[in-house]
Amino acid sequence: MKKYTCTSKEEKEFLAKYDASKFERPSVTADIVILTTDAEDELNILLIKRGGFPYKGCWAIPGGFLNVGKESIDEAAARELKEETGVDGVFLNQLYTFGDVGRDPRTTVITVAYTALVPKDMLNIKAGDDASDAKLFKIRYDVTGMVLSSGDLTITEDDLAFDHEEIIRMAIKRLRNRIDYEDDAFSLLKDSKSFTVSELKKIHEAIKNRSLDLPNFRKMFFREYLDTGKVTELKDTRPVKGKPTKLYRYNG
Amino acid sequence: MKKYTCTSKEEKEFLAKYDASKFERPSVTADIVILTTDAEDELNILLIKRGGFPYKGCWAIPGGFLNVGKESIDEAAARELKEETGVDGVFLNQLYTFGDVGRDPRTTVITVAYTALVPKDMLNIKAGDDASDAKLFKIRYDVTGMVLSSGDLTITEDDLAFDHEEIIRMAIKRLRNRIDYEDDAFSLLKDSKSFTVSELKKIHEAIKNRSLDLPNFRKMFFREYLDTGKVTELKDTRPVKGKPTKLYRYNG
DNA sequence: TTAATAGTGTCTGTAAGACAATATTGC
DNA sequence: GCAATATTGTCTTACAGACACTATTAA
Repeated sequence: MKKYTCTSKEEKEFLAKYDASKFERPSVTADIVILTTDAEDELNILLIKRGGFPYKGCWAIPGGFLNVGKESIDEAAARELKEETGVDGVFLNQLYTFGDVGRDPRTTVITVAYTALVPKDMLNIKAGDDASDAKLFKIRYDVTGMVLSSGDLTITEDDLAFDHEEIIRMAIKRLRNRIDYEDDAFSLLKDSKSFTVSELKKIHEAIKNRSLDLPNFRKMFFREYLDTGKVTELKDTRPVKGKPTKLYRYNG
Repeated sequence: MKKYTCTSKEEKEFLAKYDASKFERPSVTADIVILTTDAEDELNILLIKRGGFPYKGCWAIPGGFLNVGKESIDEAAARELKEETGVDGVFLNQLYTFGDVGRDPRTTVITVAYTALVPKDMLNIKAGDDASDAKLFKIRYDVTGMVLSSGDLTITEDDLAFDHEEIIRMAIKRLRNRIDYEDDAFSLLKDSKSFTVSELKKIHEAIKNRSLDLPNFRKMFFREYLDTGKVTELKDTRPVKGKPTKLYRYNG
């Protein structure tokens, strides 16, 4: 963004006298849909259990109020991500802004939602100030829609706070669309230094919630990533159960 | 969104005592990139000339502050669109939210940007309270990038207020991506009741800023719109310079 | 040898794009 | 007939998906 420069004394006086409180203002939060994949290569989401009103005891995506004047809305999202998970410097994509009247019973709250993709090993989950618990939930689907479960605990959309179910749905939908033409999937690799085609395929499968054909996935991988230089073939191989597999590195 | 119901006396007391002013709050605006096509079938954008500080005399996309508690952010965008153009009930798509520190020299302003596609005949352009002028600008490109012109007046990105050049760029980029898989183009038809394939093609050409092959466009049109039932073939034809052309109706 | 995983090759259908050819109108 | 526009058809290339097949390792 270009730097704004005051051009006149008249304008300097205007800005000095500007009363920022003359318009009523809403609260603004940055909330984050934090997604990862688990040991079974299924998509998981980080939710916190609300310790205070409103929606006390409900599960919510992490987030918090913008420190007005001290940080941008993007920085607020990054700060919240770090506070909740210790994670810094990962993929954080702005999703959508939610501003319906009455979506928060306290006062008008505008929420700018973000999506973060974080490998599970990087997550150091802490329950923040206003949370009594924080857990990863496996995201599955049945006839009624999305089913979130963490071990024995299974929650429905009624257990989600505010309009967070809508936010989660939108995040997953957007991610599914992006995965075919953006490089989002690489953010979920366990080892950022090297990966196999099968490992990348499992991430795509988790996000799309369906199994993919390995030969066809390889063709796409070569065309979109190797031939374009986005990915480099390494000389090493990784010993697995069967034939050892070639390793690649994402030049992100 | 589901309705929130207070479940306990304790919570009712909490909400009654909640002090909404304990966190500092930013201003929030809804700004709109209003696009149309002109008589030469080229893409145009509505800009207003700022009558007051900051960026006095610069051109900006229309917008305004959220009426906190009285309207959602979507409704604020629709209200601003109506105030500036008299237009109601058209395509309004949320684009992105801008919240960098210092993007407005007065105070922290979070701007939720929208894109509106409006046929030129529907536009009844008025310069609002804080605007000294309002004009449609033709959007063209040269080696330096985007060039905006209205008759003899040509402006550069330095004549645009705030970070509005970035917002405009993003709106056009998003629209170009959407045009191939969403029904946005139909919003720009001069006559919503009937149109010809050539007319629709001209809208696609204006948005993509390149000419398209009519036979190939027809194939896409039949496959994506007619065969899917999104568009109905009418019995009438429209007399034009050469062979009369079939009319279609969008069942939007 | 068998199980398991990696990796190659082939076939089909769909779609994009270039472009030739035909059709129907007004003048 | 000619200009202008609409409309149909053909050819090539690219890509997605299904699936048969081969390769290499550990046990």
